[in-house]
Amino acid sequence: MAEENLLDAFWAVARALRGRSRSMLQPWGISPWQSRALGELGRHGPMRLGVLSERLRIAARSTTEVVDGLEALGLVAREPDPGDRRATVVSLTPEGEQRRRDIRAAQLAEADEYFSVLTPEERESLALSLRKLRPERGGGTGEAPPSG
Amino acid sequence: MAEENLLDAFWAVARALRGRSRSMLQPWGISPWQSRALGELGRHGPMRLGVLSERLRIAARSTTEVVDGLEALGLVAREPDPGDRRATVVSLTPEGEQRRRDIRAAQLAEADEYFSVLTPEERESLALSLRKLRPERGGGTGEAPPSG
DNA sequence: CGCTATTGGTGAGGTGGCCTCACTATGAGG
DNA sequence: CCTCATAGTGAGGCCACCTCACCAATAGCG
Repeated sequence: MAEENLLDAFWAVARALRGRSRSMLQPWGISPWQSRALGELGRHGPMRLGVLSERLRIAARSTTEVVDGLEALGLVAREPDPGDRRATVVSLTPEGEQRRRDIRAAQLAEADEYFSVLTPEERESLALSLRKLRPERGGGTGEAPPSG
Repeated sequence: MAEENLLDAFWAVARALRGRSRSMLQPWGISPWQSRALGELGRHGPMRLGVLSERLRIAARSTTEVVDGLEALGLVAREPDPGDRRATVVSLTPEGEQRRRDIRAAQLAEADEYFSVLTPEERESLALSLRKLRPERGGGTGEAPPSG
């Protein structure tokens, strides 16, 4: 039954974390996917829409919508790829960069508060175990955002 | 930055776990919400639709649909509440009970395999930390299970 | 007992986020 | 030139959730 509790406990915590993340994003009017796109662009710099699709692991068409939203908010900009005129490169605007930092900071603060019930040693060991569980397929940090 | 890794690692693991859970449910043609409803009914016995809504933390109307699906599969049955003729009580059929057990077993097997990269001590400590993080049932931010 | 407000469930219809398909523009190869 | 592949997007669909309106039943009041 230890495994059962492990599984259930995991879901409970994931759910709580997701709820926090979502309500944290709310005031900015940014969807989880948009937030994730900001993160990818911040981490890896400007990239083609297609590349962003792969990193987000969503259909190309959906990436168009995510980027549309961010562009409407003035957080990213589309530019033609100089090397291939079919392609479009998305990059963070200065506002987007700032927003990304703000969101990241808020996320970390949230997480910090949430995980603060654990001792530093517990957090350490938790992080270690989680990393061990994550031999995910190569290529990316594939974190799943809240679906909503 | 340890916190950052903790947060990201958590989501990565949650994502992997969700994917497994989903594909495990697939062959049965059961959605995550339906699975969750089966679990609630199994744990707490027959209950009104409204109560099930609260437990699942979804709108009453959505519960109707979840139960519709399960009823169509023959896994639950609706009966009038003897004490209040407005209300409807949902209960597991014998098939539903069996299905619930099968699903549960499959889930545990999946989780067992997934967590098997950890040593027993690591699992122990992970479960402990998770339980410490687990929010109290009932109050606050209702959140969704793995969606889809 | 009528009268009204409330409650449980559901029909109707809306929305958001994801998808696939078809299309245009561009690029690569003969 | 022609042909096939590729990048992005318009069009449209689906699914799971929602809110609102509604009916039947209940609860409370005089």
